[in-house]
Amino acid sequence: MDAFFASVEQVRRPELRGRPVVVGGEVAKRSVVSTCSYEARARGVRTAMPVTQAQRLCPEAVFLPVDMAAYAAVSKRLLALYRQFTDAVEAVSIDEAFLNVAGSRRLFGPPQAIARRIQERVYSEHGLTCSIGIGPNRLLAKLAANLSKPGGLGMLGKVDVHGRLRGLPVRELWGIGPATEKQLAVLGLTTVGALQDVPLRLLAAVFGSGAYALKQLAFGRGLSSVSSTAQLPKSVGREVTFSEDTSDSALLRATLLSLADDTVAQLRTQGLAARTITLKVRYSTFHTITRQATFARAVSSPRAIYGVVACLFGQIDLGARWVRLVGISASSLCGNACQLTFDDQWKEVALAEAVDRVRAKYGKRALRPATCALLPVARTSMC
DNA sequence: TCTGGGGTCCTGTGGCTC
DNA sequence: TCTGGAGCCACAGGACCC
Repeated sequence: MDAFFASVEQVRRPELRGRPVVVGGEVAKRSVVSTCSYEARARGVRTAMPVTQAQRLCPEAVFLPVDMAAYAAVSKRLLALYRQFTDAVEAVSIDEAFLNVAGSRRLFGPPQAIARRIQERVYSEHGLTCSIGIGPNRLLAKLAANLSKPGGLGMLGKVDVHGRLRGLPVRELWGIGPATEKQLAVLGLTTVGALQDVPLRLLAAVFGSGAYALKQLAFGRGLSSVSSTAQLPKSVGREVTFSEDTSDSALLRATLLSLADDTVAQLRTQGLAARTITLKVRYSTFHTITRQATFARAVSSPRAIYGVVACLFGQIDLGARWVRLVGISASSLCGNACQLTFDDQWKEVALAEAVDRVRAKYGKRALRPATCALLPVARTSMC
């Protein structure tokens, strides 16, 4: 999808069409741009840019908060639309999907015809535009889609690997980010063609075992199969950046309790339990540390998870450092069925289930741990 | 000057067991 | 009894994606 969040907002509020729209966190807080409309991009606003900077660049833009529930609902309807063309649909993110249309040609025609029909229906039924890339594997299809944004239809075949691909910046390849781009630049490798030509042993001297994977990327190989089976999440977590750095231990612990509560709520909503809990702390210097602990068995109770978080936090010597962000992540997940319940835990399980029922009826914030009263009003308004 | 939040995946290291 | 290697796992950090 093109500028997905911003486009959904423009469909919901037609008065925003043709205007610069920036979707992101609150302007007053330390937040960044999630997505912006192409009108805002023309003014220099970009994804991941601090909202304050976006405001300076484009003060007349309409700044909106992220409404993930609304975007997820549209995303779900779009996936249903794609499945009318093929069963092999792999959702990669909220606004991207891979479709294997090899088995759909007899019914719908060649891939180009299928792509055009999907674009027409996405626009006529949802008022949104999308860019579609066609390729022999996911890597080339993704690249073709990126090159044809917005609203285009692109194709990249194996023959293009030795043609069009060579002139592209390495950063266009899926998997090469700022860090790898910088390392490649030191070697003088700024284009895909240069990466194709460089001897593997030279690349290996810098990237070690990752050199081969880089070569594969440069030749458009990999990411071939489209998996349409839904996967269990690998991790679930919550993190928050404070509006001002803090060294207040009570505030930090109350925030961690709130995050643990949110994490547990999500685990329980999805019927999951976790064995591994990771605590993340980012200092005011942006230096980030993680500490993790693994249970002998999977758990999903707030007390168990906050207990280990508090223990991990207690092991960190903050010294004179100030904290910018704290986060919690639960991983090594399995279904709730794998969670053993001992006799002495039945009360806690019953309590958690009762809390689930209250929240299902009155909203996620209807019940909160009492210690969350230490948090600023915005986080505790429904305590 | 300012740098979010939700994730996945990979790598290096060290401990443990066989 | 000691030692070294292989394999596995946990942990910490980093890169990358949207």
